[in-house]
Amino acid sequence: MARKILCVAEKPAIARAVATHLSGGSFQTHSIRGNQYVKNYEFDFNFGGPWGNCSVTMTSVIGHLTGLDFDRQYKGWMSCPPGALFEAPVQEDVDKDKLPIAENIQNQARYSKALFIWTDCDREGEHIGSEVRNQAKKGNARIEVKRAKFSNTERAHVLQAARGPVNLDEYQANAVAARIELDLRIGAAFTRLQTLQLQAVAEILKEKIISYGSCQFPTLGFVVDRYLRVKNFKPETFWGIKVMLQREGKKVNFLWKRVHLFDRVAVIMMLERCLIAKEANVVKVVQKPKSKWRPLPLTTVDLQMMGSRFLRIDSQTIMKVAEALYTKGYISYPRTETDQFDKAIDLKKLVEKQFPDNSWGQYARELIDGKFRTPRWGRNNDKAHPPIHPVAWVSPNQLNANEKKVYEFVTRRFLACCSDDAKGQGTDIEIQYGEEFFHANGLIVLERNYLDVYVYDKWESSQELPTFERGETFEPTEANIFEGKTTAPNYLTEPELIGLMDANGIGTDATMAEHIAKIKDREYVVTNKRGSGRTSVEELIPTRLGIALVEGYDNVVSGLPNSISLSKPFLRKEMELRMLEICAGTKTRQDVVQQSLDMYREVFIHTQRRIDMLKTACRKYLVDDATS
DNA sequence: GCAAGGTC
Repeated sequence: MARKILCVAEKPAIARAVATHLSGGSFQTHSIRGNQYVKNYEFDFNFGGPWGNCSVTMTSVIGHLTGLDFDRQYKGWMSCPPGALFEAPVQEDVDKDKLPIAENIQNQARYSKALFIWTDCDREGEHIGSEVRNQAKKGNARIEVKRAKFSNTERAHVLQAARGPVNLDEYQANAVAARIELDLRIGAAFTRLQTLQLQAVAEILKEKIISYGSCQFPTLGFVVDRYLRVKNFKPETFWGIKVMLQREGKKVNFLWKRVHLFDRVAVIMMLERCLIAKEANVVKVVQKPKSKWRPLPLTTVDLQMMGSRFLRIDSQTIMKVAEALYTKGYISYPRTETDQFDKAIDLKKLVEKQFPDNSWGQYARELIDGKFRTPRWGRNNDKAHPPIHPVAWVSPNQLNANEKKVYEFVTRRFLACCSDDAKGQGTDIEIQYGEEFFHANGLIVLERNYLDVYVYDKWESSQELPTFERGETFEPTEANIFEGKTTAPNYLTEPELIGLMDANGIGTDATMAEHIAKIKDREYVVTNKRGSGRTSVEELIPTRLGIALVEGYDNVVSGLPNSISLSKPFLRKEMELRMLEICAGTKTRQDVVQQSLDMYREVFIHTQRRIDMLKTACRKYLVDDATS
């Protein structure tokens, strides 16, 4: 009887894909009791080396199996003071709806010699792997545990992963365990404290949950921050000099090197010196090739930002649609931070798959006929997933409207990455007029290249400039002073917010959209449509409650040394750094949990002590001011 | 009734 190996993936789609490759396409499918998504696939596979030919059961979980929660006696909101949640005992249990999946793993482990873990190759995947191991050991304490390391479900790569298993990375699993405990304790403690304290302040807060989370609050902070900058903005008048020349029937506007100044008298004096000089002198005529770079390989954050901007689909919807396209096998895994294509991926083969398309098939053909270029190399690599790209062609009539848009975007972006930069000829002319310098720039687009397929970028030829020669002089047709006013920044848009979250390490590519949805749901922010028609954008504006919370917390810590407001991303960033230390093996999980809890406990104590600051802010915006 | 992170 062949040895049996149990394989467990992070999600059903991966279990199926891996089973397909390992079995060569012939496997038996069995449903499990109690869950309609998880299946067991059975087949034989030769793992080579010490394992040899084995009978395999390939199955999956559906994300995390377990959740952490407080012991029963701490679950009631009145059961203890909120601060006690920093120490209250916690317990890890299999989620109720995951029990059949855990049981399936226990049962299958009973007859297996070894467990191969096929979770995603990232930090959370390592933790999910440890959850799977715990269940398997319950069924069979002596089962040997290995981990398959793979970052895409391309056939050769999967076979390689199966034949070269490694060990689970306990450090990474521990880092996630620390994160889970911290998020729970800190989130629950602050949420209970502020909800219980603030509900009584205003009528409209009576039934509300006023949640705190280490991600949702900094997200709110960004929105409020921008709102205050808009609100406190004072326009300033500026002045500048513009110079115009008519030559060869063309009007050339020269821009001032100083752009503009805030001192009118000074600008007038400068202009007068120009006028006295009468003649302007051409000091520079440069013709040089210009190029507009093709985009970088597509990451999740970029997909969400571009999606909001060009497809007019909000980031949460984008991710749902991308997930569906992935599950159906049309695009690669849509959650990735990587903007580098691994050298091992056969990009040309992927381009060829797009030949049948009516809109960009011809373009794909031209790439293969000689225009193909190796994509640019970005700076990020999560070592888990490749950039988002199409893996198979799909006819548009197989897709719904949103799927069509997202698939088209992913594909055009991919083809653009494999194209040459756009090329053009630029002309820079600089003149000296009196003591001031001015310049005019011209552009002729010579080769559009990637722009032909990547319709989201614009690069247009400017009006052609007349001929100038270095050293020549001319008398400008006009030289005037102009006046302008600085304008207020706009409210934050969703793509801008995602950019800020990304830059500050708030949330993951998969959860950023959820945090934004959460602060809308909690009524900390609302969205408003700016402009109309095709150019309209959704902007985020904090509610009175949102402003009150940020102002309240800023007041709670103001004047205190080393205390950073909860509305700022700093504390979360700190936590992230400590997780990295666990991964590196320089700190233990217990150290990090204790250290981080101490840090947040200090803020918590200040908040309790100065709770009136929070209450006052809420009263100010929700009671006194509520009618204005 | 609390969080954030997986995924359906």
